[in-house]
Amino acid sequence: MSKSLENKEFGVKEIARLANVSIATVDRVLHNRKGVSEATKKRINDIIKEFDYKPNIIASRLASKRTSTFAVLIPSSTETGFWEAPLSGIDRASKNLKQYGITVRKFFFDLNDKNSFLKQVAEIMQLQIDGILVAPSFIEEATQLASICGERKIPYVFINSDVPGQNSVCYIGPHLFCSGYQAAQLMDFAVKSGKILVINVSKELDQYHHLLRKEEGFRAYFEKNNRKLEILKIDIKKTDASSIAFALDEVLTKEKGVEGVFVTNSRVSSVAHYFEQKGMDKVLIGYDFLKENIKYLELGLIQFLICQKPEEQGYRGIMTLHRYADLNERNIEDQFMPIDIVTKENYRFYHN
Amino acid sequence: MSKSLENKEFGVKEIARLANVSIATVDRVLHNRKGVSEATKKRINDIIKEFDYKPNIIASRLASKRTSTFAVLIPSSTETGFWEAPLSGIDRASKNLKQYGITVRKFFFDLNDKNSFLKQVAEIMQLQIDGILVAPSFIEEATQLASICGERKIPYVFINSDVPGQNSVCYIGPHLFCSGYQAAQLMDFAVKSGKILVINVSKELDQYHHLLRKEEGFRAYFEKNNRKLEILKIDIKKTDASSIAFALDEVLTKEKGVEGVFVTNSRVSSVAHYFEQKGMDKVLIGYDFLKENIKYLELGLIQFLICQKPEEQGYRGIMTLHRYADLNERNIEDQFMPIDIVTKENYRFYHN
DNA sequence: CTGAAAGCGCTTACAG
DNA sequence: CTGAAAGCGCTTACAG
Repeated sequence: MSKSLENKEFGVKEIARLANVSIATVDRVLHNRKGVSEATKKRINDIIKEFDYKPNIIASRLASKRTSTFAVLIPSSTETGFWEAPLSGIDRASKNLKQYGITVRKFFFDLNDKNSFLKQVAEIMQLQIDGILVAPSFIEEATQLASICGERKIPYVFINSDVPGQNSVCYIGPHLFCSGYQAAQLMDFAVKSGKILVINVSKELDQYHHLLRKEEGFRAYFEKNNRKLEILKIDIKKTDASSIAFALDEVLTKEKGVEGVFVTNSRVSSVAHYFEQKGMDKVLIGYDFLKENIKYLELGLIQFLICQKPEEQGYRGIMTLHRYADLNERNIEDQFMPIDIVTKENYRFYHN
Repeated sequence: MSKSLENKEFGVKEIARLANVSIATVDRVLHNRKGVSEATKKRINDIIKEFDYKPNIIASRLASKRTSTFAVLIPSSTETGFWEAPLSGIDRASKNLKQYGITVRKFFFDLNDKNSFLKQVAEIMQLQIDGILVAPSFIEEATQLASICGERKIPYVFINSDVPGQNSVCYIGPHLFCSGYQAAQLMDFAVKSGKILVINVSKELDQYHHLLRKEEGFRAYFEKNNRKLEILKIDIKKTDASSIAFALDEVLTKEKGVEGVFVTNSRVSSVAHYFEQKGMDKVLIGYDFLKENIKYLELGLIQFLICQKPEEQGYRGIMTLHRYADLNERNIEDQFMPIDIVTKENYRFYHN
């Protein structure tokens, strides 16, 4: 370690000296506060520009003791455990930002209960909040949240799935269509003949559901590449093992020659479990780096898992609010996560 | 934004008051400086423990104006452009750390000239340096560097390839064996019959070369899984297009039925170029997210690229030196990069 | 072995 | 519209 000697920083004091004003006036100009004559304002701004002055964030933070509070609204951890990863990314970010006086308050809703979402929104609105990170699982309710935020000028970031047409700071999550497209390519490599089965497992499967966008991408690949495979599909609106087994029994008895199965979300382990029970051997592709899924990957019952950095989604979500609310950045772009391909051979090195 | 009111920070001033000493003495204890009686030292430490005092890093940085300087020693950018990514990660880290007074000095050596490595080491040793980030491309020369650092107590981190048995802070880079193993699994999916050809392209191919560890992993997969495919191999010790074409002409004339080709480094684009010229259609797997490689991925001449976050390697390298030298962390573990699988369908979303 | 005082580069009342 | 002064929580000479 050594001391920084020479470049004795060019700061407010120096600007004040050059402009023949006090540092308080310099501070006013720096923060666009009123009460400064146009003349001195210009003089100061010219000096700032000439010397390319950059404020010392450390000193500024120390002096101001400014703090922000962000709210997080995501599903409570379900049996699949998917939401634990974003949550841990959120915690990592808030740990990093704590030293700058930034607080993160977490709120959870029930994925099976749209009302719980609204209830939590009401809770959040009681507080003094500088930004919201939200998983807009229910389109309509999320739209309501967006409009409240619009009125109150509270910035909000969407993670994991998007609600286009809203005025969010940005979206952070997978490009659903493309991730389905990627799944199809892998399927194409691994299956040389036979039929393909697409399975959507979700209690909330309306026509706008984001799982369907993955299915569209999946189908698009085969069309684009002129592959004439037959693609079947089923929607399973219950998530328990026996409902899934029942649905699979039905389709696999009726349809012979299914060689590849694509499950559009993390429920792929339930399907793997079924195949294990029945001693079936098919190419199985699904989503998410979850304990159960990795187990079946390891066993060779799942060939590929597509993962989209859920931890990082949470981390980036908070950091993005910080950039917007504290660092005053604007025009922040949507952040699409990579489409990671996880296999039996590389999962041990995967960074969630 | 709001002000943090209540918890008026518990700091050195408060500790000093409770211990009946001056804050200067508290500071001495905090930094393990000598010149404090055992009695007062204990008194102060007890208070620190009791109140779980955490120093305010911001204030500390502002007051001390402490700085560190790290040196980076990596190959200069070659025609493949591989080293641009680690370099940009290094720049990103040094930009982040600049506000804390940390300086990064960059030194480059020629991958075809071991002496240039040693020359740069000599340059670095002229300076006051608090740590070195080095790509140990030449085992023997890197070992020399390690022993010099040992004498001078300068910490060093290896990136991209490792020199085991040295006393480095840690290694940051791919697990070479496992990445070859992964390549083999993909090859196994994509090639159903025929022979496989492994190609090492490098001017420096001694028996310890790190490319060979990838080849070992590749072969291990087929053995472990009892695949009886025939695996051929060639080493090409010149990197120009015509040398590569000549070597490929030779092997592909002699050996018929080669269906899959595995190139153990980023030179895969040269092989793709050859196939393009000859109108050949094979499964081709290689390494690294480089412009030329992506071009052939896009064209369908390369099926899979394995990538190992070169940008992140550089970023983590600097951050790790910072953690060790400035934040006094110890027992820092090796950091293996994920084994990312990049395809025509997901490369647009890849985060290098 | 210990302490008083100045200072890091900003921000914030307060006074005029 | 503007400035003097105190203060953020530490570190650093310097003096004893």
